[in-house]
Amino acid sequence: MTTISDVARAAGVSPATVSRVFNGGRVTPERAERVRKVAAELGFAPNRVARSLRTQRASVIGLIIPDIENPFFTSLARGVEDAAQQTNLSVVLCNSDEDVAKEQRYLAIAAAEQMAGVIVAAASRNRTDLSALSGRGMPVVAVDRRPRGASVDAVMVDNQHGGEEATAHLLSRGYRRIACIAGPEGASTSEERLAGYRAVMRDHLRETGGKLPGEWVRHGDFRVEGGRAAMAELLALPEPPDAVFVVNNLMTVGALEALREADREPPGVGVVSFGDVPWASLVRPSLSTVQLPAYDLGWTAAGLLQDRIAGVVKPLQTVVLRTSLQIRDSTAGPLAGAAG
Amino acid sequence: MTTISDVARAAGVSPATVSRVFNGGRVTPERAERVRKVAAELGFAPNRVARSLRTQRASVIGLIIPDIENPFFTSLARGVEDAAQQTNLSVVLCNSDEDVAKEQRYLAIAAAEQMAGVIVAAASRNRTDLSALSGRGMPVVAVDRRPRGASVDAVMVDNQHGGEEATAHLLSRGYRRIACIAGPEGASTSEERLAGYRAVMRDHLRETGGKLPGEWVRHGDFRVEGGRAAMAELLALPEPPDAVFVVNNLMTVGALEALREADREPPGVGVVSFGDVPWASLVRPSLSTVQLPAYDLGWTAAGLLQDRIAGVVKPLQTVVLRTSLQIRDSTAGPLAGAAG
DNA sequence: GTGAAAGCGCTAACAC
DNA sequence: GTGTTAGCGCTTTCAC
Repeated sequence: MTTISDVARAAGVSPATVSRVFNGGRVTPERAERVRKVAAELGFAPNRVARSLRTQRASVIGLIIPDIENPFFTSLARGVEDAAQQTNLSVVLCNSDEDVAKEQRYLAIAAAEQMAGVIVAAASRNRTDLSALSGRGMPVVAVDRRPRGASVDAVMVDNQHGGEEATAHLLSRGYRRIACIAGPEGASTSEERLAGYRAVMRDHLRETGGKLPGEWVRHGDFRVEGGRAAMAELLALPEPPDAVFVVNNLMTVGALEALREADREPPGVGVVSFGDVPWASLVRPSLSTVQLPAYDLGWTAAGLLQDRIAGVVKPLQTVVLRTSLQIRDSTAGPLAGAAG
Repeated sequence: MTTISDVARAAGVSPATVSRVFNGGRVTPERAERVRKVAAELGFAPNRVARSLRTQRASVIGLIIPDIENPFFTSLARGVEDAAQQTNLSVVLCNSDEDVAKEQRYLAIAAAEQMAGVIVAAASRNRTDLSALSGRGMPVVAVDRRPRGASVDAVMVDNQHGGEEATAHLLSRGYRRIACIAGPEGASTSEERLAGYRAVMRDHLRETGGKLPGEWVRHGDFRVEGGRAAMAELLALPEPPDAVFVVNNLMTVGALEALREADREPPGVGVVSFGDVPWASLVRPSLSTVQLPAYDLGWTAAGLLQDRIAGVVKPLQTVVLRTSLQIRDSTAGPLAGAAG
């Protein structure tokens, strides 16, 4: 490995000068030129580890997401990456697997590696602990999910609004027995979406004098299997629902599979997914969804983080991005599809 | 930040002892205990940057993939991650975006960060240059795609075999005008799959005295759009094909969309995809695919890399994993689906 | 504008 | 077993 002093010796200057050449210090043009030439010949690349140790900061940011196989998070990751690229930060992607312990390990690594900052989509609203990082003064931005009580910047989506919109849409299309497949208890995104559903359903049921049956709300694990199981349970009820609002994309896939197996396909049973299913274009009937701005979420979070890294002083802020309802065939109405 | 000497002072021992406690050196149990207790109280975490600088090696491996939004690569990444976890290596995921320049930047970062090793699914067979890394003695494993001339370990799939199997299957089901949507020229995976297709088609056509028409082979960009465009071109031919073998999953999605738009759905036009489409279960008709062992590919590559990192001396090796043909409805035969 | 020198936090010889 | 010491490659005062 060629070091800075190898280059210095070969160019007949001091290490300090070489360092200045590579970091924008004042050096006479011809010397700078000579140094650059020699460095190129020797194949010199500054050792970032040494630099980080010396400067006490790195040019790497960590991105911790709960599920790398979920297209929502990969799209978010792209947003982060593209934004980071602009300021020559590189992104280290860590997959916490919805596991708080694993997440904690990655947070510890981020601290130990002296990363410039961290963007985290928390595995749990209650149990994710960001204090170790923010306590050390490391910039942290929460994205998609904000752990309770964490004093960090955040970029969120308007989950409750999305949940309300989805539910109201199902009602407007004539569905009445509308169930909800929610995520794990404690996941803030799921809770908020569920709250939106509950709010609209209660309003509706109050008018008709009814009450929201507890069994209409099921909790899954955000994965395909959880969605399938929840849907199967719903279909097994004495009076199964005629529509379902599923709070994430993967569980929607599972729910659709369960519906297909039971031969009760949309729009006979209405389905709205919170978050787009990948390659939704291939799904038949096409799926009504609450669109999430995944890429923008990542992009915005990275911007916020970069400001903090650059030392911009401003109060903690939470940016909320809007969802939008995409109406397709899976909510055409209870009578549009089925014979009965 | 608490350093090793802070802990040493507080525990009344030398920094070396603290280091030994955290790295498995010989220390009397009671002292070790005291050090650990003090360290916990002070919230001490060893600074990995300093350690890396000192030991000249990191506990981080780089994984460079061409498309983070492709489920094949995320699944591969999971394999790498799970394997790495076993030896306490953390994985840094970098997305080269099928862009050789971007990839080169990440390779440079891997070198500058002194990563323990790198696993790379190369963006290009010809232009990806691994010599900078392997030249510095950094362990490198190529996965899925091996750059020409690189002296590195590799884990590959038997692409040619898969291409042959897919094509032979289409023939056996009665399809005759079988086209192929290949990837970018220069992508080794695509070339090998295409070679498999060509070999089987030539054998078949020789028997019937025919020749493989050049326009039956189209090149796409491995993305959805490329697949759609290629399929549209094929359908516009005077005598369009009655089946198509698509060399990657995303282009298959595009091809299916084009077929649907033209109202010529499988199995009337037979479709085999190389690589599973995510949530294939939702696609109707269900899709025949050449199954890729994505996760195993990652897992195996990580194993190979760890051996090299650990300094195991052995000749360069290439591990080839087998594909398997999954027959579903999209290749039921030219007469099974359509009226004509 | 340039060089000498100190030191970031850690580990690995080496002496005891 | 334990402490002392040197130094990984770099940046950054501080003199000049």
